[in-house]
Amino acid sequence: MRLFDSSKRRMVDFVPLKEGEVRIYVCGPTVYDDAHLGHARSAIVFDLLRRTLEALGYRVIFMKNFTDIDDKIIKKVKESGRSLEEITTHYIRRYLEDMEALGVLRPHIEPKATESLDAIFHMIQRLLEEGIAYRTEKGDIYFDTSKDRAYCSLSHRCDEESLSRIEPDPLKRNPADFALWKGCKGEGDICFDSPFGPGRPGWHIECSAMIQKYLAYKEGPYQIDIHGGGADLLFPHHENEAAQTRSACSRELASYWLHNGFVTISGEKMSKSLGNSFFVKDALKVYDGEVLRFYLLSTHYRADLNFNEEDLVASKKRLDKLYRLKKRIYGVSPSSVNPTLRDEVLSALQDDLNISRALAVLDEMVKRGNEMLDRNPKERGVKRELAANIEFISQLLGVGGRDPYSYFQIGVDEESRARIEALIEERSRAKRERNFEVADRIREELKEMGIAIMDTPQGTVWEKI
RNA sequence: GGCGCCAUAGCCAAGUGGCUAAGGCAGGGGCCUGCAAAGCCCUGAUCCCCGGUUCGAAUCCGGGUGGCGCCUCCA
Repeated sequence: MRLFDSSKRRMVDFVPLKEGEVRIYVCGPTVYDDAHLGHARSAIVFDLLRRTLEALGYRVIFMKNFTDIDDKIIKKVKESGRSLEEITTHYIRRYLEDMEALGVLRPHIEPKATESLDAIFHMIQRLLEEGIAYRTEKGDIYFDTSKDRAYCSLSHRCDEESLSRIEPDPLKRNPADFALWKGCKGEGDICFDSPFGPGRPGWHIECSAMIQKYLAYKEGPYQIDIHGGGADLLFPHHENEAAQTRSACSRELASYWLHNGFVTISGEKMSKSLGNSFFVKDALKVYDGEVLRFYLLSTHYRADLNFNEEDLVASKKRLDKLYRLKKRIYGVSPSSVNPTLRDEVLSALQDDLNISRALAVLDEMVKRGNEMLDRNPKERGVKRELAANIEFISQLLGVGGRDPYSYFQIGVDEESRARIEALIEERSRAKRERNFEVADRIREELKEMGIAIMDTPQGTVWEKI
């Protein structure tokens, strides 16, 4: 497997720290609001990475955190009058629902920052002992970036010109220094007891501490294999994570750093501060989760994806074709996946998750499958292999695993269904009587209801348009 | 200002030194069909511009132009 490593800024061969096993950490959401499409994309691309590694035979341990203590959450607590726990529990549940709708496999480990305070204390303590962290008069504890020789080796973005943009803070020794612990601001602040007095952790420390606690190998130059997250986290978040672990544990956090591109709207990054966020829950009202997943998956993970409905529809049509093929082989039991298909898809994904190449192989399989079935519709061996191919694909990409008939009838209620089927029956009768005028009128009527029908040797089937 | 990324057909998008530049959507033509739909076949590219390196460049180098990101919370 080849991956683009952000730290080295080039493509590298992936070699796991322990043979046959891969440990991955991905930065999860701060749970103060619903997930938007950017969160969805990040989750989906790293889910693809996980599935690919699993398909290659690795035992994967996948971890994703919930940041459940943070300025924005506290702000929400104050505004809403609800408790911190109420809010974070709510948004964690919402996140998990969204992820499930998008076919994202549940991580093996899902720690929360507030449940990892012991590990956080421990790491801060170490940094204080080593003289790398310092306290300020306000009760905050900062990380002294000048004490870490390798600081900036990940993001390569800490030249003076850049750092001069950071708002100066007289309490900090260096501009890039960041808070490990924020002392309690008094009345109204949400604070935890700690060996350093009441307060709460800084944003970056939780990841380093939780990785060490839950996921890290105990020995070796690196703690875990892969650390992933959105490209906006590279600096300062990941740089700081790396610095903390390096300084507290005397080794590197991850041997590979991966970053996904943004979801943009009209070419601009989707973000809550820009107010152009598109929430997953809202998208799911209009588009099926699987279609959304397929769309977000179909652009290479490092490139930006400019969200628009036209491309999403094109993506849906591409997925439709897979499901139509699946209809044609309905009910047959799968034999074994075509080895060439398997190799080609996996070798594409092994090339830094080249999804475009993988999907081109998939399209080719669909086309050739249809062609073979056109020529010989009864060929059982072909059908069984196609069934196996589709099963393989659906495992790997997380799309195409559904019942093909229900896929085309998503969102149609029982009442409409009965009406549609009655109309189709009426039309079939008309057709038998060669009353094509009536038959065509019924087709039109169905079309107006948003239903397309198609006559097949097995009878008339319908799809929601 | 610093550090980066990107620019391939109407749209999305692979390809990063060498046969006719993948694939999908849309469009056009055909086969099939009572008519359709679906499916299949055929059909589309001065690879942003200008220089350079090379026998040969979308692909490498230099310079432009345009777009975007990080440096502040961010997936």
